[in-house]
Amino acid sequence: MTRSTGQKATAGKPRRQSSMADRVYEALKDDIFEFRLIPGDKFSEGDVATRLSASRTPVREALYRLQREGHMDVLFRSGWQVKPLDFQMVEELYDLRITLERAAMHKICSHSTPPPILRQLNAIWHPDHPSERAIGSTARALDESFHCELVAAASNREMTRIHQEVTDRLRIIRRLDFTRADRVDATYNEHAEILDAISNNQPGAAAEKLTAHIRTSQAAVREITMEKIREAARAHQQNKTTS
Amino acid sequence: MTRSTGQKATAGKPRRQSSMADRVYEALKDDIFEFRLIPGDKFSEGDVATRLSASRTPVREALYRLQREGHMDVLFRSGWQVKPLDFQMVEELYDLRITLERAAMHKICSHSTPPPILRQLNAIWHPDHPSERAIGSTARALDESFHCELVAAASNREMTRIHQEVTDRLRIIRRLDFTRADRVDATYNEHAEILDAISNNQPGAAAEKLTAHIRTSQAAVREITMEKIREAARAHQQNKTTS
DNA sequence: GATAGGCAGGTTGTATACAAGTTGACTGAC
DNA sequence: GTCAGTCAACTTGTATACAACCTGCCTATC
Repeated sequence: MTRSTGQKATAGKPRRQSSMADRVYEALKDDIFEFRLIPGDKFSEGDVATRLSASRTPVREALYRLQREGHMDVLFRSGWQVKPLDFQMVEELYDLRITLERAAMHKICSHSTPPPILRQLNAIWHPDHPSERAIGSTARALDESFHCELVAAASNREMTRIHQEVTDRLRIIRRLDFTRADRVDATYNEHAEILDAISNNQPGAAAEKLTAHIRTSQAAVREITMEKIREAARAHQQNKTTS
Repeated sequence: MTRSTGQKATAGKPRRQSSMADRVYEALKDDIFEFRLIPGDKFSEGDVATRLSASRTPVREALYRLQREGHMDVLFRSGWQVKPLDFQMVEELYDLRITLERAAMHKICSHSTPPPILRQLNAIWHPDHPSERAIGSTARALDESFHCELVAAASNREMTRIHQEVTDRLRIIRRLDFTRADRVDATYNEHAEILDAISNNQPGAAAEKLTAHIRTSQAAVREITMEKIREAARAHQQNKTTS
């Protein structure tokens, strides 16, 4: 049976073997998300190729992919640059995210049967005891998963894909939202309320609660970001002068 | 003055000179949109390179770009394939389009001052005499422009970009919507009503009219598509056997 | 001292060579 | 006639060489 090696890349790791281009892509994306490459940094394809022991071809492929996803800028014959943080763009991405997730609420409630994922989400965000609540990076991952799963439950793959893209681009910002305990608590309460509204088939209420939830998170993150960026830039600068 | 060669690519043609990769990209996209390459067609990078007198490198770049945009599939070490028309996907894209354009209606009406583009759109879709109405491919282009301009008027670049991407992917389908005069007439009336609702600051009404308008167009196109595809496949097959 | 011009180094864009893997047809045995 | 195995041609993935062009420094001139 000569079945193809499988297109789907959802669960497990069905990748035939991560190609060089994929590895470079993941490495650069990590560098950006972990602030090892900070917005505004410039480098050439050759630099990356040397650093990651690859040739320029897969590096170029990875960089163009990152460019399409909004993480990099290409300066014509003058190297590449990590896209400077554009706060206007972040606001717009949040708006887009709200639009998509609101639409998902209405779609979910318009289905005849509630999606099975609701049970799992309720188990996570309606814990029997507060002690079961997650914290730190786990909470962040769970939060991201909550919103993505909700959109996915609306059963529109294109909408899910775009929402995933927005999520990826906002991750670098949203990761700052779970550094304070009160924010984690608020997230649990708000997620629970949203799930309740869906269970009661109140798409309007769910959409409103969701919007307020995202706006709150957005505001909380907004103020932390600037400070973090300044801090990273400072450490980065110091690193440069000492090396 | 050593100013950079300019990043913005809005007006005129500021492109330094279309690169080979761009040329290949445009050529392939045209081939797909004009049904010279029909869904399901397979070919290799080398084929394209020879046909367009380029090397494989820019061809690969163009193909990966088309893949990312949903027009092509890459078969692992087995060539490339024009993405088969996925009707489920088309439905989902229409839903996504409606979601984005509805959100744009509300955003536009929430602005304190109406966007200037409204005057131009009114001039086009509220002609003083029916004789000023466009027909055929001009009507199609105007229709596409109408919807894109409305979304752009909401002043969210990310939303505009995604909507543009959806528009690009649906174009191959939507172009079939202006082959009948009654459809053109309906489009004029419906666009006019939508503009009226916006002018009267009734975002809800505008959104409802817009949704109905798109759904009508969607239904009209749906039935034509199948026949067109069959026809193209027939001509294509005949072409193959005679050559 | 300031400015214009040229030159060297570096960068991306493109072409081509090579490696690894898939496909499909052909051949042989049963 | 059918099926399994082998092999050759073809395909993508990667590395590298070359070309066109941009940038910034350095020099010479005013």
